[in-house]
Amino acid sequence: MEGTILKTTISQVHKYVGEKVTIGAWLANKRSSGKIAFLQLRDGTGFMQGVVVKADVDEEAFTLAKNITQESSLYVTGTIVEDSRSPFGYEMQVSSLELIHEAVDYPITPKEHGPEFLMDHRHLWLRSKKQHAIMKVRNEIIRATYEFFNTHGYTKIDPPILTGSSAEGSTELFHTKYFDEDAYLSQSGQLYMEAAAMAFGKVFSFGPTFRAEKSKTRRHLIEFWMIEPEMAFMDHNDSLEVQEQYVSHVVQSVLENCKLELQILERDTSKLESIQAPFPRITYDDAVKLLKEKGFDDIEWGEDFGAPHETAIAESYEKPVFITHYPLDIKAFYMQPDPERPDVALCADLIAPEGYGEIIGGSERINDLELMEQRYEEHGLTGDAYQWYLELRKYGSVPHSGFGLGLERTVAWIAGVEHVRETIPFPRLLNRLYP
RNA sequence: UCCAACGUAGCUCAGUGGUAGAGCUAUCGGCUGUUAACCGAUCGGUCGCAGGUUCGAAUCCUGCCGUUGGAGCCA
Repeated sequence: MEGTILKTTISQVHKYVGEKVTIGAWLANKRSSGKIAFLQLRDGTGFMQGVVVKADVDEEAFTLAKNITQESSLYVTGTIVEDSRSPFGYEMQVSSLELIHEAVDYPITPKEHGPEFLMDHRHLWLRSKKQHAIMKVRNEIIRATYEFFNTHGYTKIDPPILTGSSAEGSTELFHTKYFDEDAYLSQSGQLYMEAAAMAFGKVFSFGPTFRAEKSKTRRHLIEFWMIEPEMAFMDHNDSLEVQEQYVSHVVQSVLENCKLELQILERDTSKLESIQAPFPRITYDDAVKLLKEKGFDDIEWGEDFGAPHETAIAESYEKPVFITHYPLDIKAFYMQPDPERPDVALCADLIAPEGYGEIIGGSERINDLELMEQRYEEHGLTGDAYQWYLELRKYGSVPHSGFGLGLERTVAWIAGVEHVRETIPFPRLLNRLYP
């Protein structure tokens, strides 16, 4: 076939079997012998092997193929062939090579590395096959999130990131200056989303969240991304149904659209296939009993669960499990007390299976102005910074509920990754602000 | 902030009182189907820092710094 050679990407090569194409790529790795060289190519859309046979190319090209260094960039031209020996299914019989830029001493070699070294080279680590797969799963979760809420009548609303003061009072906030005033980075958009729900009915947000806690565990980031839906005219049980349908949709979308990525990540997909609504529910009361049966003697009614408790509860189920009706005293001021049990809140945490911990926290919100004012004071929240929030209960207050899903924990669970630092492109951790 | 483990070559590690080691990377050579390719050779060191014990310290002791995991907090 004569004429201009088509420039394409690895993700598209299945359309060009038997044809000669050019791909711009980086050299991920290379194996060579005297008369044949195997180039492991990546172009951002995927990974593919290029085969350079000495007898089929000119001497200069073969010398280049033998000497090219890891992560050098190049244009490779050749014929696409199907090959069952490749996990990808296709490879390129290379006819010519053009070096764009030679990489010298690429630090991340095809060998094991420690977490500190890899995190120091995060800007390069993102190129590796596993990290690439994780980011593709993250992207699919975000895509499926927009798809779910857009097809269920929700409007995306963006709450502010710079705020005047804390929403919940408990967690440590990042302080900054706002000209002459004090300001804080948002640790939750919830209060603003409640205002938005009163304007649009059903809303969701997706944005970054900041917690200045000195946490250093595999489940914590200083900066992370949350999805926060808020729904007018929905009670606690309505909200749980939204949550289990949403999470099921996300998991099934990843299974459908990220097959190769899950294979690269060696994820046991049988454990994901069963993630379909409805999810099991257990009350806080019963969870305490369950823990005592399991031999935990360090928990009493009224205390919050720690990570080991949550893991132990989750181990009793195949699917994510809702823990509902926590004691009012250990929950945020805006949560609606259960009318039948005023000492517990109409709230739930969703605990992911396989020890990944809490991925959702949600509740029905107080809609009565007097009760809200009372709870506001009981939590020692004074001043008029949130008068606007109380005003939502003054003008056509309605029952409403909402929840927040932590994106990185969800990615970690679905992708089967041990640590949340690998589920965000550039993690902000205790003692790590670079790269 | 607290608890625990660890800091030795560019990377991953072995060496627990007597001459500083291996694999990988890189470089050179060999090999026509490799899959973290393989085979041979070469290059590569302030044993985290400071002090102490000892004839002698990577190794034992003290302090500091750093890393990792966990607790608390939460998504």
